[in-house]
Amino acid sequence: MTPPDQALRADAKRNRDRIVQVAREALRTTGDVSLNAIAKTAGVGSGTLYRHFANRDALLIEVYREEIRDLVDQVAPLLAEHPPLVATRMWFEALAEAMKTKQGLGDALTGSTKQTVTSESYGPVVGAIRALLDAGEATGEVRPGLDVDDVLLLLGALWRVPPGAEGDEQGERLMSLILRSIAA
Amino acid sequence: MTPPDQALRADAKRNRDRIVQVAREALRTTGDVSLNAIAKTAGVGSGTLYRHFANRDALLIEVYREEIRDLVDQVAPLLAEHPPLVATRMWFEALAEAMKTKQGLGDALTGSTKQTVTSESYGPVVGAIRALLDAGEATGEVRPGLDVDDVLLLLGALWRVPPGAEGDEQGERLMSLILRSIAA
DNA sequence: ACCTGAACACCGTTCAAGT
DNA sequence: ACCTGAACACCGTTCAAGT
Repeated sequence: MTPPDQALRADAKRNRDRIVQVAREALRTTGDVSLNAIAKTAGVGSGTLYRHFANRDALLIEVYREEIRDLVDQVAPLLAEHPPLVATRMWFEALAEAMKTKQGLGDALTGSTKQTVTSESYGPVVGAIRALLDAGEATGEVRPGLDVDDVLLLLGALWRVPPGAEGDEQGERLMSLILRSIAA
Repeated sequence: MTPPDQALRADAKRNRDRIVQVAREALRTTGDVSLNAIAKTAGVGSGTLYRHFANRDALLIEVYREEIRDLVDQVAPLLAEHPPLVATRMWFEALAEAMKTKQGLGDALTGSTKQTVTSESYGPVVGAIRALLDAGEATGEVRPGLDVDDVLLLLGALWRVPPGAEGDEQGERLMSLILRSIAA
């Protein structure tokens, strides 16, 4: 696993960037792209891909790093402009929407690979949820003592709704159920 | 896809049973067993496995058919002996426990392969949940108008808790959250 | 220091050939 | 009617050989 920027030889950095770019492009349409295929499209040897990314999840995280950061950065402005529970609902919706398009990231976040992911994406997302819950606790809208991992696990239901016309309604119903469960 | 019992040639039935038995055995310890490996251990050609089971999910369903039936059959006695919400909690716990050991079945139940599964396992499980919710509705303990698929999707959180010592506590916390969300 | 790409040990799936 | 098992088109991953 090479770091994103620091101290990479020029060709190494170029390869790394190409891999991420190709992967991002490929993942936009479907989740099942082989790492070999990504390497080939990026014009690098498969070993090069593995030199930069220890496994599929590591590549996923890198591909979506900025999107996750943008999402997490939304928490503060949302909390500034809305009551905690409203901000929470809005952010949860944004998270669910993001996870539905970003193939495999949701599982990487909730899944057993949590360790690898920790500092990169899991951490920030957990931090975002924590901030929302704390704000709700402070105003008494959210029941105190909630575990962030519990909430994250529940939220998984949101990005597992089958896609389609009825999916939106189911998403809204689930959101209500989840909010009810965490409300004071 | 051959049916389980009817009108199978003797050797065909023998092969089918062997495959299911070997698969059940293998799945007891781990979820990642290849279909080829199952066929080999069962002493049949890989084509034979595919003749009997169109895909992995079909085999999974068959392997766990009886366990699912037993689970579903528990609903009536539970409802007879406990208040609806208590019965619901107990059955949800049993379901979660079953899904944690029965590798891959949970995803097959909630996942996108829902169609294939419908009549076999998804149907009965949904029926069981429906019965529990209806009983709770009748006594006013459960809020009316709940969607079974919504509840099933929420329950998914229960069998996604990472295994380990803290897993039990997280399971209990999640159960409370879910019950709170469906209570009147 | 980094890259290449053949090679390894697998997958799931198919299908000609057999009985 | 059913079975076999080689064969196909892939996987993820490794590692000698190169620059």
